Amino acid sequence: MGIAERKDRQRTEREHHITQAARLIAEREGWNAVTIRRLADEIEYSQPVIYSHFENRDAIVEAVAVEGFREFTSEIQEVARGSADPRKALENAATAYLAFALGNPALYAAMFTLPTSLRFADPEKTRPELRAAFRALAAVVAPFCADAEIATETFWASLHGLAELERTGRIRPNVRAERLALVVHGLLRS
Amino acid sequence: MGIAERKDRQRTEREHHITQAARLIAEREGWNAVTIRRLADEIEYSQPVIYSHFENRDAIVEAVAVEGFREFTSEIQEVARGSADPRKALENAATAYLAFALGNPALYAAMFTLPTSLRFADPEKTRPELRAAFRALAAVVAPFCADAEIATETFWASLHGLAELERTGRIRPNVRAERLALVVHGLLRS
DNA sequence: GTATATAATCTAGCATTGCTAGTTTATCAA
DNA sequence: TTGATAAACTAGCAATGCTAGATTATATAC
Repeated sequence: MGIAERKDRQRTEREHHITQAARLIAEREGWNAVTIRRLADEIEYSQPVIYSHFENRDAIVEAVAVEGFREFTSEIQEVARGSADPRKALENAATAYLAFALGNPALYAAMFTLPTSLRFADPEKTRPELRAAFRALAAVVAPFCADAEIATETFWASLHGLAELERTGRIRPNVRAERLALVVHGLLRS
Repeated sequence: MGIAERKDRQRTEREHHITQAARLIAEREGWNAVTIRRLADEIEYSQPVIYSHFENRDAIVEAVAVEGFREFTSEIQEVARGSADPRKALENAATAYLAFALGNPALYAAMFTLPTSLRFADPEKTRPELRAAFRALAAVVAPFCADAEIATETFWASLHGLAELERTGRIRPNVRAERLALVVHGLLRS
């Protein structure tokens, strides 16, 4: 009897449906437009059904964020693999980071700026998707630095800052490449 | 007849009272606790009075942010003035930046992470307080770089990223100085 | 001093939000 | 077919940003 299995499958699909709707609406109209009522409408169920999948609204943002970390990781890995040498890998990863952040602003917001309970620093409680993302960045940074962890944290922070300040219109969009060059160059000499 | 002057003065005081209450509550309980009703209670007036001072809630956040930029500017200027040489000035400014951001998280959030209409990149519409803050940072960066504007944007972004990632528990707090050293060192060699 | 116009303020309420208690409907095993 | 369990829904609460309309205080004209 595959009844239980079918139910499980349908539940999983519905959960996916919720996060996809959330992500789509967020990317099109901003996270403020992602209300529980709106999501319920979208999946054609009543509001309490949403709460049978997620404890609260933040948990939905968090689910989208985790998906974002997965996609981010494979993009960085792919870019690194396709680069001729470690130096190019670092440059391309930096460029790809900004493209990812500014190309999927709502997804990136879920990952980094919206309040969630996602953490990195604690090795115990950090979700594997987040650790994998960190490792993907560390892989391109490591060849150039003695202490790869500190350098990766710094590299990540610089890219995050560039993405945030550019997204909010605080630095000029047309010299992005020059700023990236500065960050990459600075890291090379350490 | 100083009646109009007295009224003006009282209005200004009340406006200041509102922003101070907002800042205090935000710093103690987070920006979510800063509601219009709460502020009205605090200043002992009814809610619509708040709206006679600020168009909406965001405008209150913005007013706090502008105050933050003023304080930020003078802190950076002071640190720079008190440094023995340009190199030290750069290092101390970087350290002071993080201290400011993490020492006044709600203020910093108003300045950088909460949604406001404050912009930098547009030279026309940028408020003077924001330009002054940028200039204060540019002053410590300029001695080391050909293109000071790009270098300042990059420096600022790196510091902002470090502050944000540390604030949200995504990088380790106990190696802050090492990361700062990397950022400063990287900038020196450009 | 009193009446009147204006400015200042308040009361009351709307619409939207996240979330939930309590009820109804569908599903499955006996 | 029946009874128990699971699934879903209706309805509503409390909090929020914000505002229309009534009310009170204030200043000017007589």
